[in-house]
Amino acid sequence: MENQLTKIVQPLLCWYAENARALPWRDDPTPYRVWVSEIMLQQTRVKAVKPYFERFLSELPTISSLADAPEEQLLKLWEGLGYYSRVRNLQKAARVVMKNYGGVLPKKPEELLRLPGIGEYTAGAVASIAYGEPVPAVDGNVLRVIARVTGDRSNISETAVKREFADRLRKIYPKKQAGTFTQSLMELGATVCLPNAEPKCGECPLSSLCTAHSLGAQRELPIKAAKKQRKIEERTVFLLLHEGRAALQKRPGKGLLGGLWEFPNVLGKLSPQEAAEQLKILGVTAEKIVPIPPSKHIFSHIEWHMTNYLVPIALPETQAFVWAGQRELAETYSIPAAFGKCLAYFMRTQ
DNA sequence: AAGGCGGGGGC
DNA sequence: GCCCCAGCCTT
Repeated sequence: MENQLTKIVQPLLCWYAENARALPWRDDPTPYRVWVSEIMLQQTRVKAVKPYFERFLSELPTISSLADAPEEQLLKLWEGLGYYSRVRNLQKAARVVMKNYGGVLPKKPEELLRLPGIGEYTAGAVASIAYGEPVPAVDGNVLRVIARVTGDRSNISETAVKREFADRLRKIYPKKQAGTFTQSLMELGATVCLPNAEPKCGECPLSSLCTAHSLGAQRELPIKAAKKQRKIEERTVFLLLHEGRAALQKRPGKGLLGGLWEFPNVLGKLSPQEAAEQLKILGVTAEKIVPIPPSKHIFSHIEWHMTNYLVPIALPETQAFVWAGQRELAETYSIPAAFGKCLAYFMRTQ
């Protein structure tokens, strides 16, 4: 049987020529810029990435400068963007590119795939967009568009289904405008073939070929696995104050918020009395313990419910912390959004 | 195959 | 609240 997808190529390319958004990484699509943009865009909306992209490129304009950047600069450039292992892997990969590829990002997806932080999607995206290789890049947008166009009710959360979609696309990829085709599929998914809201089938260049549209089944597709529940974690956070500065500690390099800085905190919801005990254990002598408004932060898999205490101290007795003033907090240390309420409280009151 | 890993925007 | 985003890595 003939591939139903053959017919989408020309209409999509044509539509994209008229409707592509102007995006920073599209202006000058060098391999490095495309690469950085694709890493930033993993599970992250275009709107969120925009302010980070140009700043990152302007501070670290080359693969070489990225390879040599200090960790704190990297994390500060990524602060608030989330999934911080992305930027660590980006630098690891930059070092591999410097060492093994003479500073030139490879163009074949099989080689890109070996670099830290580059999976099937990103390998295809960089190869096609930056180098014109006729290989697919299947992200959430593409899965949705293809599932709807072909009326496919497979579970797109399954690896095998993603591979199957990629294989179908591989066969119809245009040799001439591969990068444009990659971007046109994603652009359609992002701006027309919408996930949550009602898709704009009236504006869609594929509506006449779309199985879901002909059945009125747009909202039922794609099919995905149900997501599991978040765990709630109680934490008690100490805003330790000394001479107008706040105590910070560095989180472990791996895992949640790896390598970022945080206000000292412990698991559990502690009363002021329990907090006093805990602070003694941490080697801190509190002058007083003042409750400040509690806060909540939602990660994809955990929910932090935070009990916050303001704790002035006369003398820093432990070396477990660094002491940061407003300026250092703003310019030097990368603080996760989870501590945003505490941070704002400090900035407001000091 | 499943779970860990951020944060925010839109309904 | 809930969804899901130009996903990848480890287990």
